[in-house]
Amino acid sequence: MQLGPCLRRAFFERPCLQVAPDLIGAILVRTLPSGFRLLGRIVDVEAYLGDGRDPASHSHRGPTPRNRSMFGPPGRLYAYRSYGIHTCVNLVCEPEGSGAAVLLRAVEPLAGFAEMRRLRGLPRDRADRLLANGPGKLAQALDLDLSWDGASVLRGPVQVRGPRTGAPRPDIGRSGRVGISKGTRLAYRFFERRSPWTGPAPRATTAGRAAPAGADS
DNA sequence: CCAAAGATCTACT
DNA sequence: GTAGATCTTTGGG
Repeated sequence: MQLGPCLRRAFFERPCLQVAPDLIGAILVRTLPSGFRLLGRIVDVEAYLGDGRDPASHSHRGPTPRNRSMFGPPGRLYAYRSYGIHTCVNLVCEPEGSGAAVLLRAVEPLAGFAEMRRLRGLPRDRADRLLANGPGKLAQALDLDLSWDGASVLRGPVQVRGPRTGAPRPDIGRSGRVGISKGTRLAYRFFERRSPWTGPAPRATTAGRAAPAGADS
């Protein structure tokens, strides 16, 4: 099995609600300074819109020092500090200036288990499924911190590649986003169904049907 | 200026 | 299930 091609700028330049589900099954490739590669298959993401109507989006009130890379060119990272402790990583979408991005919530580790475990500081007796089943854990497992804010994923030490060739199409579920208090009714979370590697179970998984977008909680 | 909330995670009861 | 860590951003006086 080989990895698909590195995703190009045109992929990220589309509406983030189209990009988000297309990222499920894609491969995150992190090449460490030593040349060692960490691979994770994306299984859980959330879209954050830039049109000013998404109250949970960091871009909701326009550009600030923290979120400026959200308004930059697509195909780059938006990394921010969460709760003063953790790093969370997004992929910037849509044309430059839009302020839209997709939060990476969980990956299924494919290679570099031992290194991810070391980066996470996990004891030996903790399950592999805890390696990257949350946005903060994912960033730590892939050795991504705030210094990666604005970095391109079109080439370089962090890349997003298409699904493995011959891989079956993932069964994608859609639900409300988690960990937020505003805009919880917007069904902007996309995840692989029945994957043991995703974050918390969705509040209201729709049976493959999207909840209406445009309404707020 | 001060207070509070926040796209989280871990440890402990 | 709840508390605490830790700090940036935001909103009110």
